[in-house]
Amino acid sequence: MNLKPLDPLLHSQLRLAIMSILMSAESADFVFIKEKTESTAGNLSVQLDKLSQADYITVNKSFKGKRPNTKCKITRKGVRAFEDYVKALQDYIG
Amino acid sequence: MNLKPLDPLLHSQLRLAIMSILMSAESADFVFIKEKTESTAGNLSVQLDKLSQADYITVNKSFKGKRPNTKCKITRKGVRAFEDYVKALQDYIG
DNA sequence: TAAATTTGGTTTATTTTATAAACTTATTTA
DNA sequence: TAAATAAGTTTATAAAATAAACCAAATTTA
Repeated sequence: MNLKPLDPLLHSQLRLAIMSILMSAESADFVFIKEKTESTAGNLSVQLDKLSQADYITVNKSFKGKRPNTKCKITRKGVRAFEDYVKALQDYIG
Repeated sequence: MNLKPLDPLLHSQLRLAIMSILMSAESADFVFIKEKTESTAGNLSVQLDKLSQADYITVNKSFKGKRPNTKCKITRKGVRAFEDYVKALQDYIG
């Protein structure tokens, strides 16, 4: 029952929501995630950066037609981290 | 599957650990919680205050023999909040 | 028995995070 | 062609977490 530390990168509402979406969507773009999470663009931009700097996700910027498009995908490392986080959390929430 | 906001008072590692202990222990004192959570006294003191100010727990200061003793107990409101938090979280980690 | 140490905390200061506001660049639309 | 919108980023601010410093009483040690 020993409580292990919770990965601080995942223990944040918005980042957890992002990861949750990417766990079940295989890929999602900025606008989609923004709408699903009801976050502001600024906050989302910052949190995506943190996740990608930790290699939990990849972020690919391109153009879709004439507009910029930011496509996010979870990495294997991200999947593992998410699963570990969930396991650790179970001990807290029974 | 819509992601609901997570109670910020509970979405904190230490406060969640405290609540987790109090959910299954009916009452626990400062020193016990400090050891179980491996937190510093200062941090614990602050977080217990926040939980008690929200009426999630009650904090009773007395003397046990000659030494001060701080006994914590979860309230009905705290139990409900914890359960709601867990339910909301399921949608994230489902 | 006086000084040092430990116990059980609280208060205040610092660091880290999260969030919001302001800004940028390109694209439509009126 | 001026104003509005889209898709973001950067910077500033607010809030949180954490650590460091402190305090009073009790206990231990020299």
